[in-house]
Amino acid sequence: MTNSEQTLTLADRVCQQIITAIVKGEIPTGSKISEPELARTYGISRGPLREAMGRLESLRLIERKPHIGARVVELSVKELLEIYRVREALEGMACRLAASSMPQSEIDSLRMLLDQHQGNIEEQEGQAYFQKEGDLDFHYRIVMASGNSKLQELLAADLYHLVRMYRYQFSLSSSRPTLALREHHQILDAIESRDEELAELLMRRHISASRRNIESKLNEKLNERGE
Amino acid sequence: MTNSEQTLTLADRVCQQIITAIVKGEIPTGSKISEPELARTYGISRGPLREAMGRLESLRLIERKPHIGARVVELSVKELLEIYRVREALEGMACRLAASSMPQSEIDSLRMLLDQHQGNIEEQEGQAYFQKEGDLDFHYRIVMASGNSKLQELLAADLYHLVRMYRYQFSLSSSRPTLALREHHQILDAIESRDEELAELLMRRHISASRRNIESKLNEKLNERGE
DNA sequence: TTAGTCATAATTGTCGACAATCTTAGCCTT
DNA sequence: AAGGCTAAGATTGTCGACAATTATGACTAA
Repeated sequence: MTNSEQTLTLADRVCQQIITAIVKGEIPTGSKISEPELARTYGISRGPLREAMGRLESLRLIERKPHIGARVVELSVKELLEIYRVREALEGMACRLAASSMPQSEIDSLRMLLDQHQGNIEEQEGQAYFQKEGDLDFHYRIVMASGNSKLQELLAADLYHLVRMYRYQFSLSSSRPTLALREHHQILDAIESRDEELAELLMRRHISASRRNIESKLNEKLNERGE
Repeated sequence: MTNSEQTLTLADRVCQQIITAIVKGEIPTGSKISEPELARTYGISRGPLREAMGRLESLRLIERKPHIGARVVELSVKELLEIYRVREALEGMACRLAASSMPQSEIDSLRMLLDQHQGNIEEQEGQAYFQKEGDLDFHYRIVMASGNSKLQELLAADLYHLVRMYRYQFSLSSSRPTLALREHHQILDAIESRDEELAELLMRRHISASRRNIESKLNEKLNERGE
């Protein structure tokens, strides 16, 4: 059995590359995607490229219409707020489950991560770092600790890329990193004390606060944009 | 502009056919899928078939490994319970949003659907009918009434087929149709009175009760199965 | 007999070409 | 001049064949 699990296919690699390009905006939102052109760009044929595009479609990064073509999705405040509603529901549940089953060793490890975030914030320049990757790291770890593979798929595999895309292109960085970090500690406290009810409540409040923060910050400066 | 929106592609049609075959168990769980064979079966070439299989993978109906092949997913009580946790979270949120924005006309229409279900239950043979499609109908309408397109995608497009698959193959029919219908009415009452908090709470209790019901009914008779 | 190796066969991944559909530009009609 | 029709061009959907990888089974050696 020489299944080294390392045999990546062409479509796999190119799919990751295109995801990165779309998330970072190198392929602009709303732009049409030409299959022959993209295939040339990445040096592959249209076969694996179309397979990669199929995955991008299921990730909601592009939209395809039969016989017409594919376009990169347009971002809108409306959709971003919808995503936060979904996160509130799913990550709230993930947090509840984590409170019931997260091993103490994982809790300790996550506490160390938060302390590290604290250091980054005090170094001031960490403000950008915090929300760009650190915040997602915390939420990611909670989702993984839920032990529910469906939650993990929906959040970490499906929604994750869209969330990153909004962070990049809307330049979302928490205007309240210190407060957010304190909330992270409170959430972890609730998990450590195995209080499922409180853990879910605090996570939902935390995400809901982010949503309202985004809403008030972006609505006026972007409401003339798409929808 | 002659875009009649009717131009279905081969992959689209075949994908739907395969979904039905898998959901109903005509292609048994765990069985290996041969691309040339399936292509012959549906009279198409491997190109569109592979595109269809890509979508089946994103729906979690099959699992593919590079250079090895695709298998229909195995069903397990564990995964079914995980799905119900996700439904509790997402449909709870959908119900909250529906309470805030569902138009009265839709509420009235949904009330009529419940009355119709009542009739089906009283005809006794409706017991199977109720849980097979009727119950899903109610939940589907709530999700649609949430007005949140992400919730609609995740629940109605992604999870829907898996839920149907479990219903078919585990012969899931509510052992408590009358009670479930009463709960549906209570949920709709909460929506009609615009009580978001209560609407979410009742929906979560409703789904949680179903989950525990399934857990106690299936755990003993299937726990020697896959995990 | 059993474990290991090698060659063969089958399956999946990839490619290039053809067919069907959509887009466009130009022409004609009114 | 404006609108619609027509034909050319481009793009997407589909197909069959080839290449790469994996699974199968026979053969050898201990």
